[in-house]
Amino acid sequence: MSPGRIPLYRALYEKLRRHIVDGLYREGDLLPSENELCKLHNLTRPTVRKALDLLNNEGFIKRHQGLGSVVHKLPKGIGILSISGTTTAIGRDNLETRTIIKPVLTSWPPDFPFSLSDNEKEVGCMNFTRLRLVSGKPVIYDISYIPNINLPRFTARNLDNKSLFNILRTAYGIEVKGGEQYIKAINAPEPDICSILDIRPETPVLHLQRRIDTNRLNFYLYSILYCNTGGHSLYGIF
Amino acid sequence: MSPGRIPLYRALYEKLRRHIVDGLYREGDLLPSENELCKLHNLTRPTVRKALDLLNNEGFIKRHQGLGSVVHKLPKGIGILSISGTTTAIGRDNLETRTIIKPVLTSWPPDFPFSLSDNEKEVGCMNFTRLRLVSGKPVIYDISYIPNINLPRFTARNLDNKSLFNILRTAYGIEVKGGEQYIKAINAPEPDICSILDIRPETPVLHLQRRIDTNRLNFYLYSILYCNTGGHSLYGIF
DNA sequence: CAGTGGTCTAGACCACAGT
DNA sequence: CTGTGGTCTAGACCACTGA
Repeated sequence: MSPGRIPLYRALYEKLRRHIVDGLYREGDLLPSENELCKLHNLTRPTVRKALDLLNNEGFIKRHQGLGSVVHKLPKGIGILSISGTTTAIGRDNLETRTIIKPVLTSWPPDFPFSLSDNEKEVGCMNFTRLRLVSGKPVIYDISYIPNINLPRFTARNLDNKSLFNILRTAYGIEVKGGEQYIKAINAPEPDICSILDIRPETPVLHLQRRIDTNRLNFYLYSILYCNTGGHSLYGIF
Repeated sequence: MSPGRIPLYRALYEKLRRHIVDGLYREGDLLPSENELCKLHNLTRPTVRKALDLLNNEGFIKRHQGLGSVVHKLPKGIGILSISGTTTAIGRDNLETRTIIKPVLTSWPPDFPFSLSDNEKEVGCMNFTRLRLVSGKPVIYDISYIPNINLPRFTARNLDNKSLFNILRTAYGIEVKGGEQYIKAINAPEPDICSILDIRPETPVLHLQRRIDTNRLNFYLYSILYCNTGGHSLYGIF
C-alpha cells in the first residue's frame, strides 16, 4: 500500500507541530503570521489557515484576532486523551507499551458495550491487550477489539512499543479519523487487572470504552481501557 | 457592543444541528450534499464546508468521500467533554441545574490546581457551586471560579437552570472558545460533597479540573467537577 | 458513469490588538 | 495607523462511492 499523498495543509501542520514539540517555539511565543507562512511555504491563506486550525483544535496554539497565533505547549497523541503527570510532564521517552495478550481471533464478548453490525458479528474479532507504563510503572491497561476484516497476518505482528495506528496505516492503509468514548470512575475490576496495574482491589480507576472511526466505511476499532489515575491524570482539550 | 453578528457558517451549523437534534434526520441518514446546501442557503462551498466541519468535529455527522455526510447517532451519556454538550445537554432530557452556593467574591484557594497570572491573583475571584441533576438525581457537582474582572452585578445573577455560558455571552460579550481538563478517578471526597451527590463515602467518583478559554485575552474560567458515574457515563468525541 | 466530499487557489472585506 | 486573524466568495481539479 502506498503511503498516500500528503495534503499541503497537513504537511505544514506537521512541520509546525514538530517545531512546537521540539521547543523551537516556547509557550507564549507567537507563530509567524498567516501571511508570513503563506510566503514562507508558497501557500495561500486558506491552506495555511487549515493547518493552523488543526494545531488549534489539538491545543498546540490559541489564536487571537489582532495579535497572532500563540503557542500553548502540550503534547497530544492523535485523538487520545494523553497522559499528563501530576508533577512532571511525560515525554515519549518514558512511555512504554507491553503486549500482555497477543492477538487472537475470537468471537465478540457477550457483554460488549457497543452495538455491532451484522457483518461485524459474523466475522468475529481480533482481541489483544496491552499495558502502558510511564517510567516503568503500569498506568493503562488497554483491551482492544478489531473486526476480523481483511487484515492478513495481523495476529503475527508484534505490537510492543509500536503504535497500533501506525501499523494499521502503513501495513493496511487504514487511517484513524476520530472516535467516541464513554468515561466512568469505578472501583478496580477483576483481580487479574488489579495485579497487572499493581493496585489494591479497592482503588478507584478510570474506565473508558472507545469506538474509533477509520477511513474505511463501517470499519471501527474498539478498546476498553482501565487507567490508574493515582499518579497521573488524563488530559484533554475541547 | 451588541450581541455580535453571527457568521453565516455558524448560522447554518446551528440550523442543521437543530434539525439533527430534533430528529428531522435520523441516524444513518444523509444530509443534503454540499452543493445542494450551497444552493439552498445561497452560500459558497467553503462556507458550507465550515458549517459541516463544526458538525463533524462535534460528532453529529461523519463525512465519507463519494458518499456524503452521514448523520451520527446521538450520544447517550452526558456530553461534558464536548463544548456544545454542556449548554444544550445533548441526548438527555430532564437535565436540571441548581445553585448550591451563590456567587461570592473571595480570594483564590491556596491549593488551586491551575497556575494563575499576577493579575488574576490580585483581583480575586467569584466562587459559586452548582449541582447538575439528571431525572432528579444528582450527578455532577460543579465548583466554579471566575476572575473578578469587569463583570458588574454578576454576584446578583440567578444561575439556576441557566447556562453560565449564555449569561456570559449575552450580558458580558464573553464567548467560550475551548479549554483543557485533567481527569482522575478518586474515592468520594469531603463528606459534604458526598451528601450533596447522595453517595456513600467509598464511592468512586470522576474528578475533573477544567480551564476554559474565552474570546477575551488572558481571561479564563475555572471549574472543578465531581461526577457520580454510577448511573451515567461522561461522553466525549475526538 | 455522475455525484460526492477533499484539496487548493486568488482574491476581498471586516474586527480587533498594539503602536 | 499597520498588521493580525475572522469571514466569505467563485472558481478549479482530484479521489472516492455507488450504480
